[in-house]
Amino acid sequence: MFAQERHHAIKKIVREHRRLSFAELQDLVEVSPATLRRDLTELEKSGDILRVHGGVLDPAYVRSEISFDERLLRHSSAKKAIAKKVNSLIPPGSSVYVDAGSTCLEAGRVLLGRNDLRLVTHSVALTSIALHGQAEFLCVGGELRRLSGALVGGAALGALAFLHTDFALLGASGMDNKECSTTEVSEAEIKRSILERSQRHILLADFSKWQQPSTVTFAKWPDFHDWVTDQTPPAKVQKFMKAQGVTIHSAT
Amino acid sequence: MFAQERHHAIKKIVREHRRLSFAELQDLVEVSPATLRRDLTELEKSGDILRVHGGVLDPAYVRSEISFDERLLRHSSAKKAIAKKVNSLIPPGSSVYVDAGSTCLEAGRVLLGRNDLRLVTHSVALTSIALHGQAEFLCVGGELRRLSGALVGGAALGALAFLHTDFALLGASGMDNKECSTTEVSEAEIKRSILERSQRHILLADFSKWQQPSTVTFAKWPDFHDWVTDQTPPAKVQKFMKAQGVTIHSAT
DNA sequence: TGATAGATAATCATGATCGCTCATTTAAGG
DNA sequence: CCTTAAATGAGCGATCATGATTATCTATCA
Repeated sequence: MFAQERHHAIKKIVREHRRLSFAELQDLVEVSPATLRRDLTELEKSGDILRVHGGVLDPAYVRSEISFDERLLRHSSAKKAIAKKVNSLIPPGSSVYVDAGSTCLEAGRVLLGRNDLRLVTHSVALTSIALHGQAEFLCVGGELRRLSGALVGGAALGALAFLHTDFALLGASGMDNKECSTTEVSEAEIKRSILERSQRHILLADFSKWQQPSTVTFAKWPDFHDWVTDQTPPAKVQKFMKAQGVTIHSAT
Repeated sequence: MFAQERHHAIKKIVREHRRLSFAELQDLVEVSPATLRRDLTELEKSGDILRVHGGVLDPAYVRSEISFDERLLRHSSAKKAIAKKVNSLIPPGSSVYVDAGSTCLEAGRVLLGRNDLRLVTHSVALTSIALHGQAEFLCVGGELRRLSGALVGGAALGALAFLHTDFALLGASGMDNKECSTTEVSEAEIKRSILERSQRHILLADFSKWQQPSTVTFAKWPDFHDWVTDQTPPAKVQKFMKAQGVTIHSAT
């Protein structure tokens, strides 16, 4: 049996069994443990299977079980730094739209502690946290998109049409030297609508997303006034942003 | 069972039970106490569960419910029974409006497990839980009222104006032989609007609220088609409800 | 406040699993 | 027939997961 055949066979077996111990898998694929391990590391790298200590899981199955990742509530240091920086950019008395997504959530968390702001969001996670915050708070309704924990769709867009804020804090799943992008059409629609209905547009994104464009474009660079990032970008990028009219704020 | 599977299972169990003693959890996850504790410390670190001396809590609940231990735990068995009864009244394919409040939250929690329903609410707590549910889900936006964890105000009423559901599940803080009442004007406005925009009106309230009228009236008895309660009311009350056209469903 | 039972954390031993390295086999091409 | 490169299998030390044991801590009640 050739390597490719084996890979195929393993994928199929894992899909069918949903979970197998290493020994079980070895019984089905007659090959030495060493080779099987090698195969598994490859298949894991390509995302076809999910390895755990002692066995293998079907990733599709695991994902369906955890629709929305509560790791969203985890705060990385980069996100915390960005959040702190953003906070210093928002003057008292402002109204601020906070996008869904983990980076914006962290920023929202900080802003919620102030009592001189008015926040608006369509993020379920932020609304949850807002119960214990100080700021005035408005949640835009919509259909629940479980994958991102956001309220989206026509209802959300309709509600946005009546709103207006001083600041918009937007996240992005990827950026390159052309534009900012996200994973989903409905998310992109909301982002565009937010941009239309706010004065100053601030992008919140750690630098690791640079040159990692995502599926759907929601804005060109000149659409933004500011970009808050975790680390200072290279001189080349800085120059580019200056030309586009974007002010860079590095959080470090 | 692999470690990750266990983590997964534990998360799910905690979400479903909201609170468990260590022993209860150990019965459900068959593993030595030492390993279970290790799992719990990990899950706590990632924010998936909340540990307390002697047991485990669902953090989503603690965050969302106001005065968690007091209100939620006191009548929890009554609320669970009511929720179960309500579930049996809702046929597949229905759209259901779920009011804010702890009794309705419990009912919403049960309904969320079904994949043949469309739910609508203005409750932050329910929306939070909905991230892990099955049903289609729409959240009505509005200003956050922290005391009750509800989204209220003009924005909410405006959004409601475009909606229509088959069922309305409403809670009440108090009832007497005249009417049903709640604590706050903005809540009452929403409730009235929900009544206008749904077909069949079901009141969810344990019997302890009988003869305990609250501040703001939001409905007279004939406005309701059904009343789901935890214990069978006295014959006198039953007769009264029959005269008003309200069907009583006792959960016991 | 202090005692006590139960709960928790820390430590250790054990067995299983993992990834690395190296020798061997296999296949392809000159 | 030989060379070379890729794939494979075996061995080995390192790592990880687990359960038992012990010590520490915490809530509760007197």
